[in-house]
Amino acid sequence: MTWTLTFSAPETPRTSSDMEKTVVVLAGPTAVGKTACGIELAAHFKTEIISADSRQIYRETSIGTAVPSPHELAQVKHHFIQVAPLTDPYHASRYEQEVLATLERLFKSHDLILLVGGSGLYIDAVCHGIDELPSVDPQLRSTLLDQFKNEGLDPLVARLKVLDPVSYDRVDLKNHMRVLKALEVSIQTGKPYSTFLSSKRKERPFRILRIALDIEREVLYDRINKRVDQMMEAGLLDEVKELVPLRGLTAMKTVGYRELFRHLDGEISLDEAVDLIRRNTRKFARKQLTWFRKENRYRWFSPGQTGEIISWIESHAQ
RNA sequence: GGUGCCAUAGCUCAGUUGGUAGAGCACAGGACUGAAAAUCCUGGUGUCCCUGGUUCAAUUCCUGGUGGCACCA
Repeated sequence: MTWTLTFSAPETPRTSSDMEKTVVVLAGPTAVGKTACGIELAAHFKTEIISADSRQIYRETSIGTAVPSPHELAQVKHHFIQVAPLTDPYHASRYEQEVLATLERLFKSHDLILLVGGSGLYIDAVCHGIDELPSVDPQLRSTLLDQFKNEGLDPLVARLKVLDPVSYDRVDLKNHMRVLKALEVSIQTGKPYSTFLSSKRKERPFRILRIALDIEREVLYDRINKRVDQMMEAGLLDEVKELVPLRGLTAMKTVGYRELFRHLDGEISLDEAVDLIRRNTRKFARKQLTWFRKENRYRWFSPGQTGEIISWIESHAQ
């Protein structure tokens, strides 16, 4: 135990600022139990939690995004929960910058901070950065989007080949979002999109420990199904009704909202919508697991292993 | 009870002029640089209901069952 060292050497007190700072990432698929585990860890390490969830960050949604309960939020200080309005869309780069600023502030009083959530891209943006890109005129994007809808992807791909041959070779040309992104930046700036990308990972002034939670698939799906039922009982349909005026926003493509919008349109029954929410949540969980499995960067635990997780953190964060 | 139709993947169904089969969804895996709970790619997982018959060969044709649906009594 290294903790005793700190206390047994009073003549050379180590202040917080001497210690190496550590960010402990706690990731995992939706409904696996990250929130509860994170709170236990935060209580043990007497620290705070930065949420790494691209949807809990929005203010107007709570039931469908499964934000921590008021009781949970009262136990441990959480950051980046319900801080931005839906009309002010968030993105990974902004998240990176704001979290880094928050970390700098929190490290003045803590040696270890928890980053808890399931948004892989947001986590990686904090851990090794995401390139800064020039902002694009929304008008340009919608023009390109219209062209995509009317003429398909081929003309856009052809244009990309001319404007940015490097991206043409690298980008997934079947994925319209990737093509549109590369194209809109290239058009907007007059410089190829690829010139804005560096493949370098940014160095961070803190240590990063990555932990991911997983459980048996069947158990996970069971938890997902039950949570969807709980959301419906908690009034998800009413929450969605309130958000109808904002349904065009990207953030409203979230699982749980888009299915209920379809139901409100009369397109599908409520039962069908709820069934679709369960199915799409399962799919989402699988996709998250794919992200976290990548490159073996995570140390995996099951959500009940709090004691083992604490020991592992202590032995690696010294 | 009679007549007709149906029975193929976990589900809904297509198909095989007789040579053991394929779509969507589900499920599984992967990608991911300012929409990331988004978007995109890959993979069929099977006593073709059972039993006899015809045939070199039957999931396919025929007989008889069983189950379901519809109509008539």
